[in-house]
Amino acid sequence: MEIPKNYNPEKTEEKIYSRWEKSGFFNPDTCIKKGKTSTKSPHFSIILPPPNVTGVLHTGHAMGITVEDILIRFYRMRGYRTLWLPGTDHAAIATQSKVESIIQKKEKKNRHDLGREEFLKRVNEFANESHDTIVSQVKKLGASVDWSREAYTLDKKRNIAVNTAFKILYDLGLIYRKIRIVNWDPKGQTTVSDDEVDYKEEEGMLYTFYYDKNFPIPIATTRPETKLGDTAVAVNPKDKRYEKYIGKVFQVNFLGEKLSIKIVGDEVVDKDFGTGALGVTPAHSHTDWEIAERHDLEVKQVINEYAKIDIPDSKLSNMKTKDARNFIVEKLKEKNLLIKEEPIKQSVARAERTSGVIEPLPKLQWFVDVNKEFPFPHSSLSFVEKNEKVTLKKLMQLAIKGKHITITPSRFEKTYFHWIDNLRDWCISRQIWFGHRIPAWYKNEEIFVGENPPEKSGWEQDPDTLDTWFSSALWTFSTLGWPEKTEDLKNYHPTTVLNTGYDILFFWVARMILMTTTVFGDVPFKQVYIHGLVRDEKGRKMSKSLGNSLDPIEVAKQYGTDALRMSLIIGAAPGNDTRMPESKMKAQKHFANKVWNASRFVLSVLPEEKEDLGKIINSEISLIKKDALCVKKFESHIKEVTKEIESLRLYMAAEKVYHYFWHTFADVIIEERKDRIYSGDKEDSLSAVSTIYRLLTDQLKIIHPFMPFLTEELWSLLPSYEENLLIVEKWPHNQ
RNA sequence: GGACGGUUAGCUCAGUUGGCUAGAGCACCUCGCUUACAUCGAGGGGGUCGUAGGUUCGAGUCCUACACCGUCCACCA
Repeated sequence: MEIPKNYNPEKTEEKIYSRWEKSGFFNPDTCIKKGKTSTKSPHFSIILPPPNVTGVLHTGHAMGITVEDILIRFYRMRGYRTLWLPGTDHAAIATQSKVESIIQKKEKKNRHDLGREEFLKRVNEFANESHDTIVSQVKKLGASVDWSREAYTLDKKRNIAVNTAFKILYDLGLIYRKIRIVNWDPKGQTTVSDDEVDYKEEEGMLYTFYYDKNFPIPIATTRPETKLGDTAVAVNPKDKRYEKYIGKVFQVNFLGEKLSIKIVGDEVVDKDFGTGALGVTPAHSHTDWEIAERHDLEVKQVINEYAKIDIPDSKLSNMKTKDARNFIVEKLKEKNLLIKEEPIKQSVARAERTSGVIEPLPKLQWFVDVNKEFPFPHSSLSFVEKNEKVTLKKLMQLAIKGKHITITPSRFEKTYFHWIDNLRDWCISRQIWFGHRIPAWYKNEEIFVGENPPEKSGWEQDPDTLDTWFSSALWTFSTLGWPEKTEDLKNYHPTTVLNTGYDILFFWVARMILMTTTVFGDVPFKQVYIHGLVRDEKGRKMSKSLGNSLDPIEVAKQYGTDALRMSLIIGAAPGNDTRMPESKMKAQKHFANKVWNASRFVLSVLPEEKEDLGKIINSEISLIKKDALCVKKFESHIKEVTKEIESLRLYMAAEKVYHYFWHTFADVIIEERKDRIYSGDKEDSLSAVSTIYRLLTDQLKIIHPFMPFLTEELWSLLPSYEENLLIVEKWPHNQ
């Protein structure tokens, strides 16, 4: 048999993947049917974090997929009932704004020009294309996901799940509709949640001024234009300078606009910042909104959804905020009301998807109440009893505190708790079209929540859609068929491991815990494995704008998928960022070739004589002492690797597997036996060959999760091969 | 302002509960195309483990402070 001198991933990978697909072993049902596992075996399940249908996969996805595939293949070989369920995420705002900008560029039209129906058609076309690309990329990476169970966050079944979950939360009183201050993105023309806002330090100007000559307290602000909406001035109650004014109301004339300003005392005001007096603009600042709630102040909106001044009968009306600011500053100067102008660093809030500057506005929206106490509706959760009073925040805390879910590495637990402590109600309604339409109907003053309106006519559905994370939060159980009571839910939920980058710990992990415990009555997963971000050679975050992003598919083509996978894993401790220099991928490509050639050598020294060959294949040769010892030492290597994977130290396992194969097996064990193999002493020779054959085959098994293509291909070259795929071989020395 | 992470060979990083004469890959130097592999083999140089203290028989590993780099959260109007 002629085996080429070098390993050729390009010729191998596609062939091997379709062999796996045909075998059906990605699907646990097939594994059960074919006796590779049984209904009594413990389950091991992972839900693939669904990639956004906004384009293509990046290295971060490749990292996640590699981690998950290693675990899945490992546990599958160990005889677990193993399910890895794939899917994609509609990613509401991200996808819609992407398609909007494409259409804008190509056709100079916006979504309103097209209309809701036509626009959604376009977005769906784009999403479909993107989906197909993603699927082929996931396959290229070698992911052994069960395609027969594939899901989409915006498909019919998931829509039912979303509507059901919404109703459950609404009935529990955890979802409410109210006018509250929200993060408004004037560019995307929608609200966004607190977590979708990015803050960036920018140079600003702090202006100190008086509203008018008769007002006793100077105030400081970076946004003079919002001061048109002031209804109070807040001072620290302990501030001797202003004590005497607290409770008084002043009628002021602020550059021609009439304001009624009440002086209130509030602890949040810092005596030492600015003048120690804060002009309260309830409608256009989160902090001020909260002050207003505490003191029952009037809310006066002066900026509209287009970030323009909106005051009836005012000369400022329809002015952009920036222009209004300049205008006001000029006027203050003219009237001698401006005391000071000083440059200051301030953090500017921008929407993460559109980078529009966030304008806080009061709006009628849907929210999830994270602090409201409610009787817990399930009896299935080990750490909360049925009807026990809890809050969503508390549920999220208890799950981690009680170790019902563990996070690896554990230091992220602190970050998680800190986030919960600062969590405010979650605004879930979006004014975009692409997404799950809110299952709420209105008629006059009435609200009805449900998938369909009550029979009587005249009900109008809410035009808004839900935050994309609402549907993602249901992902572990919606993918398994909920709200139907399916076998899959019984068999594979809670999922075993959730793998993700730390950048979406809050967006996703926390909300899954919130949603799954409350709506489904279970934890979504047992363990969270947090991987680091992949950076470029210089340690920079990979991004499109920097042009330094690495296309994992290109890398896979150049070095082979197996080499890419090894490069992603080695040196990447959980939660730590990792770099991907060329040299690393090259080294792993060489390793693949090393495995290839060592295997080639072992195969070349196998005896031609059938009986001897049979004995070697079945490990029936009695080994001489030296060889037996060698095998024994090797077994402890297997144990080590097994333990590392079980403990989620994949980087360690990968390194050990690499090092042992090359520097112990190839450099020492094989080399030491060459003379014996060619010596002519048959017994000695057979013992030597049998040893290296055994070590090779077992090593193909333990390397398989890391380098599945290479090892599966080599496996098929073994004399014992009779269509018995490596993917379902028994893990060696499995306890 | 709060929290977290990093600081170990030229580069990228390991070093799990303190015992290591401090490791790997790449790079570098010398030799070798030996019938698995030159995508290789044999050998070699190179580190006071960020700084300053402390605990200990013993510290890269634990404690305290500081410095620099990075990240997250909050936010001052």
